[in-house]
Amino acid sequence: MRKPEVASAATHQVKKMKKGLWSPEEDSKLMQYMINNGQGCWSDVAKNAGLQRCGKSCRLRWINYLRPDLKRGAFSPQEEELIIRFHSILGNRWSQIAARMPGRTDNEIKNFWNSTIKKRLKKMSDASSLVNNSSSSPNASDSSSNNTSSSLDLKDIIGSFMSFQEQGFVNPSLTNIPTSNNPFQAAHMISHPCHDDYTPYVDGFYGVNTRLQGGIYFPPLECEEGDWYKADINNHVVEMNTNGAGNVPEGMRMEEYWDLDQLMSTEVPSFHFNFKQNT
DNA sequence: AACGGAGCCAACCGCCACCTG
DNA sequence: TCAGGTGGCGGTTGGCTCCGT
Repeated sequence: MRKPEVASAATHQVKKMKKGLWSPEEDSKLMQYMINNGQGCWSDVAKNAGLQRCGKSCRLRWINYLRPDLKRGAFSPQEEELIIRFHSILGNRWSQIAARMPGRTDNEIKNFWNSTIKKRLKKMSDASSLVNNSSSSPNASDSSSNNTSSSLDLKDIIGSFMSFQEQGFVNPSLTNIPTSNNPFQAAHMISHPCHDDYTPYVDGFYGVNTRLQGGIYFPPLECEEGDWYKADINNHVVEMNTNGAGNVPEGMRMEEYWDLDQLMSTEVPSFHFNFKQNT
């Protein structure tokens, strides 16, 4: 937080805008103005509400703090999971993530990601190296590997999974996570609307089709059995096999093609990731 | 009780896109 | 077409709070 910076108008020819923390008086002025007049040009809002703030500052204060529809309070486990899921698809597009989480602001989600989840990813990253080291060690036994994995909680595993996805590879240690601890097995997946019978695994991870390697594969929304699209690490469509069904323009992003809102509203995610094999 | 480090989070900054004249 | 204004966004900062020593 920043110290309130009060500019002395009397000592300046040009009125200097105030910066820093908002006082309760300022909040109530802005709130009152917004309730009475609604949102207009933000520089006018600042002027007409009698605030020595720039329009941008007013906008931010309203959006992040004063807006009546804000939820406030800690993120629920369900929200955490949603954020992780959305982030895996949308990346750092916080406003888009926030738009899909009513009552939450982009700033809030960004802060939460940067403080809590990122930390968790790092923790998991370290932990999975341990798994990797122990399993690749000539002396490592199956049971030791299993023990390490089972000490990791589900969220950590998901976090690590997403982290590795972002980096464009799969840490081989993850493929050693016993099935019982693997969050991406069938129990956590539902099938694509067109594909109730999708092949559920590839080396312990959920995949569309075991024949397809070397990218992230996902099924078209309207498709026939065996159709797939391949996306690069930025989720851009780079390759497709649609058996003549409606093609997706090359370079289109996955989230532009899929109806994310519909996708995320399902009780269980219908992602079908398939990762390139480590060489 | 005092201190210091870590974490949290409100708010700023800089950039970009869009609109308007 | 261009320039200036505005809004929106993601990255970053830095002050406050909490917690351990």
